[in-house]
Amino acid sequence: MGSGDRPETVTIHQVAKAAEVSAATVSRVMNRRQSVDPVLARRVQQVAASLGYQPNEVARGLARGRTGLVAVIVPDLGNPMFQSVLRGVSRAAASEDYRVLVTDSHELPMEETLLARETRLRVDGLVLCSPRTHDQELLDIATRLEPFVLVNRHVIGTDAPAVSVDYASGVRAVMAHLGWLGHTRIAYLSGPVASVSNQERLEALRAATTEAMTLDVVECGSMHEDGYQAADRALATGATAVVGYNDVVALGALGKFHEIGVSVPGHVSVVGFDDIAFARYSAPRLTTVSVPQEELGVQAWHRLSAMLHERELPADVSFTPRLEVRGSTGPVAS
Amino acid sequence: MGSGDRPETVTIHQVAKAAEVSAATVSRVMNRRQSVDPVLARRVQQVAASLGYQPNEVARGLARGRTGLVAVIVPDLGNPMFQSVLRGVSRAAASEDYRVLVTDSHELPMEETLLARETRLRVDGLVLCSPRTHDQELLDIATRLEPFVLVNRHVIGTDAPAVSVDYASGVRAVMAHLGWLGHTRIAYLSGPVASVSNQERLEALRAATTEAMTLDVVECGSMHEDGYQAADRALATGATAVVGYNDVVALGALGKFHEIGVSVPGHVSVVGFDDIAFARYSAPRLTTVSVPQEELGVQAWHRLSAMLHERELPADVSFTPRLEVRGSTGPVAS
DNA sequence: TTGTATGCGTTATCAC
DNA sequence: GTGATAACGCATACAA
Repeated sequence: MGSGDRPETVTIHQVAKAAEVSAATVSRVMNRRQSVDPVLARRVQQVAASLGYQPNEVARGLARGRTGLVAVIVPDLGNPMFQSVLRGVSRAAASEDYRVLVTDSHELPMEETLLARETRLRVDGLVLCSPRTHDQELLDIATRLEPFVLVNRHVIGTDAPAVSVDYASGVRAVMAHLGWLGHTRIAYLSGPVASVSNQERLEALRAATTEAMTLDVVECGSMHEDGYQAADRALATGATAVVGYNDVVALGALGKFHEIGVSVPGHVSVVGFDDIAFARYSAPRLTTVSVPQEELGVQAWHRLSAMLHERELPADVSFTPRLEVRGSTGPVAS
Repeated sequence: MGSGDRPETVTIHQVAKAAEVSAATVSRVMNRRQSVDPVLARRVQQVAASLGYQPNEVARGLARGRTGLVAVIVPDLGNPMFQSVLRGVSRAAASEDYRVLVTDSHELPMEETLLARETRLRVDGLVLCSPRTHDQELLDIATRLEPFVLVNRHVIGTDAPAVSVDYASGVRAVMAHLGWLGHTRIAYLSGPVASVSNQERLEALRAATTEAMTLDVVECGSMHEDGYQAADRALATGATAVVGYNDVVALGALGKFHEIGVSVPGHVSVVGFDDIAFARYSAPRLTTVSVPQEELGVQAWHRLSAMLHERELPADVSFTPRLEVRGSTGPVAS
């Protein structure tokens, strides 16, 4: 029971006929319009329920000109950082009855643009999370993507709202911390070339490198494996402290160090970015620049929502991250 | 440039008028029907391009009766295991021009059903990943959810295809491994009560517990924090080996053990399930039951695709996991 | 090969 | 308050 034979698809008209009212009335009832006689409304609801009627969302979308869907586009869904942002958007959007479509661009800048455009046709708005697309290209397609909001990226020329993190500030905190611990030789595990955040961190790193210090940049990437592979090379630079592009690569490096018997932080200190959940449970626990990941998503939604409903747009926001000092950093070996 | 003024939304009719053909022809061209004069087709394409026309996917969905969208519903998007399944589905679906909507039920069985139904209205089919919903309830709404495929779950009474993992086999491998190492006191960090996989593992665990062994079940959950919290209690049972419901809780426990100075595997061995990427990079590296996560997603898609196109349905498949022995397990302390 | 007409399921604008 | 009716943008029989 419960299952059984059924009309393949029950439409608003079937309900209308069964309830002996017009389709318009059924529509009003389903949308909780107040302009319907309460008694009639109840009857319609019962009929609808008994028939198992559920409005076709696609048709609604067409008729109303909005789908109730937004999309979040991320470079790598496997990164807990982006998942948190996604969760933030999802939660916030859900509270306003919006659903979230997620699209993974797999760190491919070319595809990102295509995906964004294609996705935009199915949803009411976009959240572009750390987009890898060039400024110019983003500018070129901006109008076709609107409304959208940028996370971790600022593109001059568009009036798209942006929520971001002041990574430079985080970098300064890291360098101050490492300096205090006596480190003078730093290696940076560089992220994806197309990542603007990577550029940002790198530049801040360079700016914060004093004359008494050296900074070596090691090509890396954004995944575990990248950090694992780069760990050796980082060590070869003679660095006593390794700063990872993000927590994932930092943890990858941590894994390699453990494997080859390099003590952390005894022999080398390790720092990450983002403060993903896993960073708290590694051995040693990872010192990292903590960013309010979910809040980024929430704020992104607020702005997207404002655009969707033509409300006043909150100003761009930039979060100042906090250095979370844990076990993976220590004084330089004497 | 690139941006600038333009008709808010350009429809097929505008293209038709500009190209001096009928809307039907434009439609045919956009859908690459062969029955169009090549010369005409090119003209239409150029006009469409110059106007920046892009078909409204919502309208297409309504007209064709299919959206080109499928949804994956997971209990916890934060779990790398489900992300991998999701990725598998996404990749496979993309190759057939389907897009994937992802929905997180946040481990809430009640909401899962609602979400599934609501989501189903927007997509052509569903992948239910480790659904927490009761068998009966799932049966009740099965017809409203079809077509759908189950991952990590088998519901008798539905003819929904299922792709799953033989966790019992994995459990036996774990117990054999631990037995060989001399462990006789095992603690199991139990997962969400609604998780069928958890039941499966627990039962297999009990079945594999010989008279010479004891098995203590410690209430836990599915997140890092759960494992972290449960670690103490697991230790208090006197166990020399801790089996986590999944890798995430196992890593959480690992973190706690490290924090309180309990050596792994010296004092206690730890085992997980799934073999998420992080398991390879922890210290010590986590011994775990490795399941082909992405392949689960791929196989799920194959079945969903078959249903969508009314092709012959591949038989249900059950993967036999492989025990990945790494550093977190060792001989019992003598 | 191309155009015309109709339908997809709902919402919204009108009259009543 | 309620009911026809016209969009919404596109795809597709059917006709030409």
